[in-house]
Amino acid sequence: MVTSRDVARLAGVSQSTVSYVMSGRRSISPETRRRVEEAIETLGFQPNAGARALASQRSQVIGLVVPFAPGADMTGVLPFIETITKCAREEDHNVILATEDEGAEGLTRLSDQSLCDAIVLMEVGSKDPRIPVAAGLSVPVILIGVPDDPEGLYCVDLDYTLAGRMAVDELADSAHDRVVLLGYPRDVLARDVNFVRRFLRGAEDAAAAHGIAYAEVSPPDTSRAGAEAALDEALAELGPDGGRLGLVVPDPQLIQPTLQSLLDRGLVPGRDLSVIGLCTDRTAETSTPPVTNLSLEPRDVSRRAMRILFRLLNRESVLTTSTVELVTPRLTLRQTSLPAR
Amino acid sequence: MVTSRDVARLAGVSQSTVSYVMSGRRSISPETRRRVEEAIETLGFQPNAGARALASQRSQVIGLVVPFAPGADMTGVLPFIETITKCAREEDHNVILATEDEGAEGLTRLSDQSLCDAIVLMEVGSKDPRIPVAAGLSVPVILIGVPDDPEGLYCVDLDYTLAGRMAVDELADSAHDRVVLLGYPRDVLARDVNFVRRFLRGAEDAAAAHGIAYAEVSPPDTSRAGAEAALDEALAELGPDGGRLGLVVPDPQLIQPTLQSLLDRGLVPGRDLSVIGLCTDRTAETSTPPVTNLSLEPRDVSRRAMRILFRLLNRESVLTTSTVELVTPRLTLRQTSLPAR
DNA sequence: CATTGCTGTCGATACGCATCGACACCCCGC
DNA sequence: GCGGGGTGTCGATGCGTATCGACAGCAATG
Repeated sequence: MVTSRDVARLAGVSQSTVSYVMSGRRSISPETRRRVEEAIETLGFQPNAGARALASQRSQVIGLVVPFAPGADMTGVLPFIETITKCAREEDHNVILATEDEGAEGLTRLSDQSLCDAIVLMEVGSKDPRIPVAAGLSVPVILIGVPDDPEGLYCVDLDYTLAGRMAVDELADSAHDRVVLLGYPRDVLARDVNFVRRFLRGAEDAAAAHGIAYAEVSPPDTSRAGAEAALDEALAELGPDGGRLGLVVPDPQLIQPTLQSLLDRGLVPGRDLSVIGLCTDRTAETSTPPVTNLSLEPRDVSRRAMRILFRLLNRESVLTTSTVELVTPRLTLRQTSLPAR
Repeated sequence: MVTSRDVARLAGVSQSTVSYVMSGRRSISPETRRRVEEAIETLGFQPNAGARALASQRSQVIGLVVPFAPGADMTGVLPFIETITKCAREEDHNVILATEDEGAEGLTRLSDQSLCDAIVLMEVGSKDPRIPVAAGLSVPVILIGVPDDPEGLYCVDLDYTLAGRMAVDELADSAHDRVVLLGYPRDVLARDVNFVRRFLRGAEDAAAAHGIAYAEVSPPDTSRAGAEAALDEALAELGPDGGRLGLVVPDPQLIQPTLQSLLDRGLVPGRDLSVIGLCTDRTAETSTPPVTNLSLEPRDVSRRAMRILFRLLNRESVLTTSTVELVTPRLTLRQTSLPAR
């Protein structure tokens, strides 16, 4: 292993000078800097992460707690991981992974072992038991998702209330006269995730405001059978009469099964009714047919979270008035929207 | 921060004794052990990762290099990350993430900074420039994927050759008389990933062995338009005559677009022709319609990789005769297979 | 009873880096 | 020519843990 001592010897300076060259915390003469940098280059010196962390009390690592729950939406998580990792690297930090199933202990472990300088906590539940723990850690924690009581923790999330409203607004504005929300499956509801309630609230409010016929159904699970069942229920509830029907599907995993169930019944999205999904653009583009969607903006959400995080780490002021930062979803019309009348 | 010194003081022993209680590397009297463990519990002591790494030359961290390339298959990657992370935790290790776009430098960084004790490298290309670098690192590297020249590195991967063979075998055995391989898109081909060639080879060989009509087409990209174009080409090539056609689609991202293109043409998979996909079971279950598939077995592959990795770390003998370990894909018949005749 | 071998504990040290205080040196102004 | 304020470098120290050698106490052995 090449140490800063080796570099110092080759450059003919002391070890501390090498350290100061690298950190820039003291002024160094151009000549010395050149020699040291040359030595670093020659030897391929890389500072030992453990020693650096021990001496500086900074690990240069971000802890990322990801939901690997069985029911979790696989596709949706990866863009978060990707963006967070890349943002971290831009600030010369690394990302260490923890899984959700470690629960609150995982958080204290990351913090107390000084494994990381800050933690990003994904998919926070309404009354997530990890929240009080997170609030008491010695490292800052950024939440992706908004719990009922953020306890002063910084949160970033999609504005799900707005998303619900936008979905219904769009349908109402394009002359639909009834809306069915094919909601989240029961196991997701059981997990009591905050965004579910926020989305439903937004949709309900908008429907009320427009005075449009509105119903909610929730499938037993995300399988095709589940979608079928929910659809049966939805259509039965509203009756088979004509008129323009809009279906709102907030669970990304339900979109494809729902589209297929509709096609199986001879109902063509975009011809016989409208379907609006809440999913990443990628999912929307590759569904069959491509579904009109409100984007989940995982990259934007992640980037904002990381921006706050690094401000906290650098002791800069965090410029938000509130501790909760919401990202506006983006509506993209695709093939599943009825043409304007 | 609570240190092992604090624990020692509370338990009335020396710091080194605390260390020995935790590591078990020397015998400790039951009474002392009890007192120390009690003190640890009381104070909630967690050993400082940096200090531990510095002193022991072991970071207890596994480096994971993930492909976040723009064209990469998002859905496919997550099960690997998940399984690898969980396996690591079972052995009391953490996982640090590096992105593919850091290239070979990312590898040396992980290794030379002593950020991790071993590296898992995903989605290795045929002549991956990272391979020679990996072979020279001071930490063991496990490859997921098989390069042309593994240079003595351990590799784990799905047996793609066998997968190609199994796909064609299945079609031949179920009385199909022509097979079209709707191959990987051109950008994937351009990346020259080893598994692509292996799969094609297996399929070709099997087709030759069965004496079955066989053709390969490759779409410009994974969009629906791309699938359409490839399908046009495929059907044109083979002519529209009757008989039982089998379509093999090895790229998970092309499966859904292909199925949709077929349906658009009035060709129903499972009625008018067979489709076999190469994808995770999850993808197969949720496609429309559910596609007969050969599984990619990401969990199995990951687990085997981690087993080898920890054997290397523990200096146990690695019980494989070869440095390459291949996992057998599993065939599951679903709705896209023609009924037996 | 002396000797040997074990068991359990301790003190000291090293790991590689960041940082603090010290200080030699130079340039400026008087 | 002398004092003063920078500037650039160095040596020493500490971060928290693992590990090595030393050794006291004890049981078994002859």
